[in-house]
Amino acid sequence: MPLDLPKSYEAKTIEAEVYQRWEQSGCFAGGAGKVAGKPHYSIAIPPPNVTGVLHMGHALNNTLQDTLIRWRRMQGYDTLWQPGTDHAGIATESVVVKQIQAAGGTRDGLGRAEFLKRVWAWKEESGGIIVRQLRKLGASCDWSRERFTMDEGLSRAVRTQFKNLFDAGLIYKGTRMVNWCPVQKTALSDDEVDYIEKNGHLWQLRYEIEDGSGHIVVETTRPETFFGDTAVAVNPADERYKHLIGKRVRLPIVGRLIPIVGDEHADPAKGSGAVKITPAHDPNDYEVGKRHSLSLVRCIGFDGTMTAEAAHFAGQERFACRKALLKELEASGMLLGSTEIVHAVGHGERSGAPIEPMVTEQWFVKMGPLAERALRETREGRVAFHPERWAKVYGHWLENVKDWCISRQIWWGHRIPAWTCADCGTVTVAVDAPAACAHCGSAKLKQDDDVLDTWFSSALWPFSTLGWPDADPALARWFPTSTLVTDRGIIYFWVARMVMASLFALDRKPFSDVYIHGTVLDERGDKMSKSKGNGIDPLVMIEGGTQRYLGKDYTCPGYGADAMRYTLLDMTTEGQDLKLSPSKFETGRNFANKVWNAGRFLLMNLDERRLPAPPTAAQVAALPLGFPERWILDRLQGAIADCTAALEAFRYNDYANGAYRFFRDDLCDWYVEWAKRAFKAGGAEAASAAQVLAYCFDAVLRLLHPGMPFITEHLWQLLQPCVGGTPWTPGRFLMLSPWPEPQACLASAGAQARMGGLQEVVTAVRNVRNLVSLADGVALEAVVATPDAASAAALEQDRAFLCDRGNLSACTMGAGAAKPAGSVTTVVGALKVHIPLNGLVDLAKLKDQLAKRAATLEKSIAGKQGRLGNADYVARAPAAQVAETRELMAKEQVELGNLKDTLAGL
RNA sequence: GGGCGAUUAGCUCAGGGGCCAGAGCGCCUCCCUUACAAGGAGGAUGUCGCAGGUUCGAAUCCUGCAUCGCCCA
Repeated sequence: MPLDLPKSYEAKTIEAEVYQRWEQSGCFAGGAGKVAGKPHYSIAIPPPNVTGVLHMGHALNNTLQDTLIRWRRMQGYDTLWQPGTDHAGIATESVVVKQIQAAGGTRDGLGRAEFLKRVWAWKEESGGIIVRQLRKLGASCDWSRERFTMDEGLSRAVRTQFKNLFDAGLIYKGTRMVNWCPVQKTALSDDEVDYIEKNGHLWQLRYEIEDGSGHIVVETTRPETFFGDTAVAVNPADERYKHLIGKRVRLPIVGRLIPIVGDEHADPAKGSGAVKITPAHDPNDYEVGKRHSLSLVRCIGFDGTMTAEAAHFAGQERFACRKALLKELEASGMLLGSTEIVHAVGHGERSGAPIEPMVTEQWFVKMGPLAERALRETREGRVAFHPERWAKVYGHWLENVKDWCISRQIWWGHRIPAWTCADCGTVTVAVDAPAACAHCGSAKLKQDDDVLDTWFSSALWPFSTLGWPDADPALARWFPTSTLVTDRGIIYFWVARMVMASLFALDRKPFSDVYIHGTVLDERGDKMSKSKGNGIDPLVMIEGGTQRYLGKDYTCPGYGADAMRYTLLDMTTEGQDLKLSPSKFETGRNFANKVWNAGRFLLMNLDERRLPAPPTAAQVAALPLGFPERWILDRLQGAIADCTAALEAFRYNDYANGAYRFFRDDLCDWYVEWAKRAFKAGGAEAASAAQVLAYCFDAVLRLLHPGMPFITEHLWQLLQPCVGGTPWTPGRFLMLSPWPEPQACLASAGAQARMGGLQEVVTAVRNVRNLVSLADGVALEAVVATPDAASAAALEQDRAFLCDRGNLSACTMGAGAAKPAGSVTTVVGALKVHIPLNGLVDLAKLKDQLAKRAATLEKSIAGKQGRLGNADYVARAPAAQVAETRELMAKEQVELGNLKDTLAGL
């Protein structure tokens, strides 16, 4: 019942129904709407954490993906948008640990099996909220294929990749210095550590030389580690200390003797030039220690408290120990002083706790050979980044990457598929639990306690979700995926590792294009985050509600998903960050409402003039069309070309703007207004306008659909009865309808210039009407003086259009037509437009405008004259350029002449 | 310390050698005209961060500087 459409767009009542119809009709299924012979186009969703809730970053990321996949689906590609979630090892484990603690229990108290049961129970109950929230956005994922990184299939993929890497010598177990998080009590990879600038001190400690010949001063930011010192290093070239190499110093408090060694690591220019060496707690010292065969003394334990090595400080928390220790050293004269410094301190990115470098036994991936192949993928153009510059960031990381620590000392995750034999002590790596040791046949096997870094499984996502390692038909059909859409923050964590994993597992890249979008910022330019309270909740924008934003409560009535999506697309420019505020979403709300109301008008009129079938391009072209019809159809061809080119180039704002400009500026403001006249007149003209509008409306709904899926689908369904169909016919969806292509038969050469000229005259008339404070409804008369008879005759053709759009009761035109008495004159290029106003007039404003225009033109003409008077310009600039300048200048001179005449006559 | 990005209208941003530098929001004037006041019509608004350079020609390319932001060490 189109005639009953509400006056304002009410997204809430429409979106849920539309989504349900799509889902029930299988519109999201891989390959829906595909055209035989078209290639595949697939996207693997960046799997959100199963613990997560939708934030604006997700909204942006998924809007961009949905726009691409909907567009390609309409183009007939064999599409798949593969959804799913990530088990987020550390984050999920800590959520459940906290719950257990709140209930008075502990993780270890429960034991591994029971703990994992609890995590699964939590996941089933409250995990994956985000996947339901994505539907509210309109995400057209194939939900029947939803995957979770801990699914059996994906877990087998993880074990298979592990075993294959192990067999290839690319995974090894070793004792190394790693980043240890004392809060989460696990090792972290280098990428999970954030270095934060902190104010600190460089403390000067005095170590007595064993033979009583004096002392040496060492400087350190971490005095509490001295309990673990096993040497003092000086630069072998440092004249001050050369003679001390080989002697020993006595550590304060503990009294242990340690050697002075010569090592390049000691920088003579830095501080005293002597450094204490703590191989168990500093990565550089660890290297020094290896060079000099120093022993490892662990003075800080895995929980961040001091060990028995720390004498009477044992059991103290490391930073508490520092404080107490400094006092004691000062009292004993061992602390000479300190200088204030700013230094970068590593913190666990999730826990926020200062990292403790620790030497532990861990599993590593040998990155060198994998990284080299991944680098070739971008260098040789098989994987392209958009914007391109991110390829450099990716390359730089791969060139410098160190071996990847993949073992984590937590329970939630993929348990490392390695079993140690109690009898022969060797390790058996296998995809499935082995019954016997591969080396001695013993059945006394114990699986490694550690689990794998979550990113190890994420790295397999583009193919593990498609069934790898099995020969799944989905893998053959949709792999490699086409486009990966993500944030720059995980180029290392995820993008690079996917490329490495995919090349190793399948010998093929995981995707062809990587689109890196901007980061969502608040209106002050700060990154949105939960802790800062500056996040804008996408669901509040969509469905309405009240939220806290920048310290104030903000209420949104709910603009709908299309409005939010449109705003995000409009603001997405070449990877620039998006500075958002709640009011920004009004842009989309306003446009969605405009689309709605234009639809309402068109549906009312088309309903009265029903067509037996949707008009084809050829049918429309064959109609007896007037100039405005030819023009709007020509503009449509341009909009189709622009939108398509924009999407091909990942230029989302150009896509959004292209569709917007055609819809609002061309269709609504000019053609629909003109067509009202035809509808009033009825007859053949109305019938023709109805067909043109039905055609344009259908096409523009298609153009808008990838960005604004709900409203366009809903209106398109309502349009169907007007073109010989019924709404919601099974299998008939805008979503699965073809993306428009420019039609040569609807192009109209010169249409733009002709209409442009008319629009200028109409605007000039409206301007005069406005200047004299007449309402738009007051009809005027106009006499247009043209430079010659030919242009008068040309203009004559468009008299009806000028009169209608300019609200002119009469309009005459002639070469040099005389100015009627009592009229004012305005200038439109080569034309003078005389408008009789019989004294109503205060012309000061018009005079100002014309004078200003004249001044602008004079400046512009002077510039061109200067250029044309320059022999170098005429000789060296392209001939077409010079000719164009001459032409433009001539035009400007004609207009300026008109303006001068007119001003003189006022 | 190194790398990258940004700096254009009051605000948010397009424009990446050649028309008189654009859009949305905001602002001013008029209009509740039978699609839409979440709207329509009209209008005003710019040292294109600064300084050099290349070029017939620079907001646009190069160099340096400043400020802000992100990443790496």
